[in-house]
Formats: sequence, C-alpha cells, structure tokens
Amino acid sequence: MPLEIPDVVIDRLPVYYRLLSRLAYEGRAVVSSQELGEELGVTPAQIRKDLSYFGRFGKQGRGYSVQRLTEELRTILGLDTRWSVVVVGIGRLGRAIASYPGFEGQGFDIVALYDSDPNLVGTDVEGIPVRDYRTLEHELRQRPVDIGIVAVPSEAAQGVCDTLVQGGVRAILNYAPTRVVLPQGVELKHINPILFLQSMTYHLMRSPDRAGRPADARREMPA
Amino acid sequence: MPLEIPDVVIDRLPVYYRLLSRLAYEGRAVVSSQELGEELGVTPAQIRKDLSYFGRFGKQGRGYSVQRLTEELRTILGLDTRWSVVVVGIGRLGRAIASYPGFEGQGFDIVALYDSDPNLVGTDVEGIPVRDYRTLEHELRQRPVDIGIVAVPSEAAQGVCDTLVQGGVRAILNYAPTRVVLPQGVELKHINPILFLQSMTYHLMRSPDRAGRPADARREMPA
DNA sequence: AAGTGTGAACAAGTTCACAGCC
DNA sequence: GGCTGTGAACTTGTTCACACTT
Repeated sequence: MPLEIPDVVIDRLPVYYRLLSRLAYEGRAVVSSQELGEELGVTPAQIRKDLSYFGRFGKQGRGYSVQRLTEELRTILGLDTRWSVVVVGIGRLGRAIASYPGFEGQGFDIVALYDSDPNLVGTDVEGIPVRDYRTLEHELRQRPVDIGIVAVPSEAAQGVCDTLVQGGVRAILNYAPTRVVLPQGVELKHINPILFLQSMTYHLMRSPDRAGRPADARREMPA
Repeated sequence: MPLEIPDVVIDRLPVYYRLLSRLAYEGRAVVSSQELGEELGVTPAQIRKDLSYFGRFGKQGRGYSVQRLTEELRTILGLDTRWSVVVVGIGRLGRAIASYPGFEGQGFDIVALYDSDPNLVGTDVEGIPVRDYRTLEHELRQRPVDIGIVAVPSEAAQGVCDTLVQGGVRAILNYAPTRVVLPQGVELKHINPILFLQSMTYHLMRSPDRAGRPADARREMPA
C-alpha cells in the first residue's frame, strides 16, 4: 500500500465498485481487466494499475474473482460501514435528495434534515423530520454526523458549511452553485449542473451541424 | 487558437466565467491572474496559460479588463446564444431540475418536459407542460433541441439517451446512476452523488478521528 | 513597478510491454 | 495460453521564470 495514491485513482474506484456489484448480482464468478475495461471505456492497464495500489487481487491467467474484488473495494472505500448524513436546505432540490432511495441502499443514512423556513420545520420528507436550522450546531454535538449535503441558496452556503465543520462533519457535498472554502482535511465536492452545461456548449459551438437536425448519421460507438 | 485544447482547460472556463461575472456585477474594472487565482484556489500561471489558448486578453502591468474578459469567455463558451433544453423524467429530481431558476438566467431555455407516467402527462411544472414521452422522438423532429437532461430510472437511461440522440440532441446531462454509451461527438456528462460520497468515505476512513467530534481544531485555510 | 504570455523544466498520470504465475 | 502486476517509456498537464509591454 504505497505512500501516495493519486486522487484520480480514488475517484475511479466507486465506478469499478458499481460495475463489480452488478456483475456479482448477475452471478459472474470471474472477470478480466480486459472485460472491465471494455465495459467502462478505459484501458485494462489502467484498471490493473489502479487496483495494484491496494494489493494483488487477481490471479494470472484467470482474472479477478468478482466476489472477492467487490468485497475488497467495499472495504477500501469504507462501504462496509454505515455513514450518517444530514441534508441542509429542504427546498425542491433538498427534498429530491432526501427522498432519493439510492442513499440508504449504499450505506448512507439520512439522519436529519434542516431548514430555516418555519413553514417547513416540523414537516417531514419520507418520514424524516425537518428540523430547525438554528439547532443544527447544537444537535451535531449531541449526535455526531459524518457527511453533510448542502442544498441552500448560494449566499447561505459558506455559513452552512462552516457550521457543519464546526459541528464535526468532515465531508460535505455542496449543491449550491458557489465555491466554498473549508479547512484542510475536510472533504468537499461540488455538484453544479450549470458548469457542466457551459462546458458542453463550448463543444456544441464547434461541432458540425450547429442546429440540431434529425441526424440519422449514427456514428461508431466509442470504447 | 492552437490545434488541441485540453478538456480540463475547457472545464475550468465556466468557473473563471462565473467569478468574472460576479466581479463585473460588483463593478470591478480590472483584475490580475494573481487575484483570480487566490479567489479560485489555483495558480495564477494556470489561469494565464488557460486563457492564452484563446488569445491575449490581458495588459502587461495592469491585468485583465473584467468587462472584456467576461465577454470573451461568454463568446468562447457560446453563452451569448440561447440553448434549448428538454428534461426527460419528471420525478422528484426532474421536477427540482425543471423548476431551478438558474438555467434561464444562464441562457438555457427549458422548452419541454417529458415523462411516460400518464398521471403526470398534461400537468405542468412552473408553467412548463409535461408531455408524453412517446411523442418525444416525433417532437424533436418538429422542433430541434440542443441539450437533453435525463432524470429517469437507471434501466431507462440508455434508451432515453438513444432517442434523444436519434432526435438530433448533441449534448446530454445524465442524472441516472448508470453509465450510458453514445455515439462519438455527442457530449455527455454524468451527475451521480453516490460516486462522490463513495470517494469521500475513502478519505474519511483514513483521516484522523474516525468518529466526528465537535472539533474546535479549525485548521489553516487552503488556497 | 507590475503583471502578462510563453517556452522550457517539471510533475503527474497513462500506457506499454513483458516477466512471472496460474 | 492467458492474464496479472509492474517498472520503464511515454504522454499530458502544471508550474517556473523571465523577456516583454504598459
């Protein structure tokens, strides 16, 4: 387990894990890096190199045990533990997040929702009560939480994140369309669809046939 | 305008653009790469190099005209045009997307929503009617659309994307938690919070103090 | 004096290619 | 024979450092 594992490698592991889980579910016993690579559109060498940071999980001449590799990845990523999550900001987006069933299934327990709107406080989303944002800091001290999901307006995002960190949260997923600055060592990811759209329009501007036409010209599938 | 501009550069431009827009709004006339870098947590050299792919927008000894650079980026990214968008899948997430006011303000016009649930078809979200998914392909031929946002269950995602591409859509933002394969030349981005959470738990597993504690140890701010 | 634009140096990340094992 | 694991070669991306401009 070498000194420094590149962050890009870590970011790929969940993708491998998702595919492996599916293969396990489908009952596949063994799979080669070749096949994983084809399925994922990356080179087999990359998959082997990535996995080799963590151990030697394959068997020469055979490939990887799907079962075994799935479990290894689960351990590496910490998905054999359950993680507690709070969602702050229960507008339409926050509500969509809070009611997304995918979190529970992957080990993320949404333990509380917070909003500062008195009309929302006291209601619930899929059985999870919405609590008063002003009590967040206090309640984090009572019951430590691992991860915060932030879905508040831009202006409020930095303050909310500060409060979460103050309360011991060490990973934040920020849906607010603004950059937030946090202390070293707190994990932070941003989700902002506008930025994605804007980089896609760059390419649209430059691709052939500016104005989208029925286009029966279906080209070659990529790897 | 050299031969090949790295994709990572393109992906950073919207971030620069967002900051520049704010500075312009605040009435700033001039800004240096130094200051932009500090605000964004990247090196000034990177900003200068990135911009230099597209032209020479700065003035030595002064910096960049905020006004000018904002306009240049708007042109480069194609944000001086309006782009038409359809959202497919009007569950809770799709509804949150459809009602997000940020799109209109950035030049993205949501022109139609689609769902296959007969109970939803005929209703509307913020004044935009929900149409029958079965008519999508036909209606794309009548009225070409630039961008598709997909918020359907995993099983349906590939089919929906194929239909969009068939109908001439050349950029897709996929919220379904599954990989989708498209013809060369169609822009595709995935948004999947689970993958982000899973790479964050990797780091949480390894950071000091596993169990989140009040943590008054606020460390140094990063760049 | 200050700050850009950019080749050159450097760092990071990816792919190759093959020895070694099943 | 087939496929992993991995140094070495290569490619891509970042930062340095300075000539040049205002």
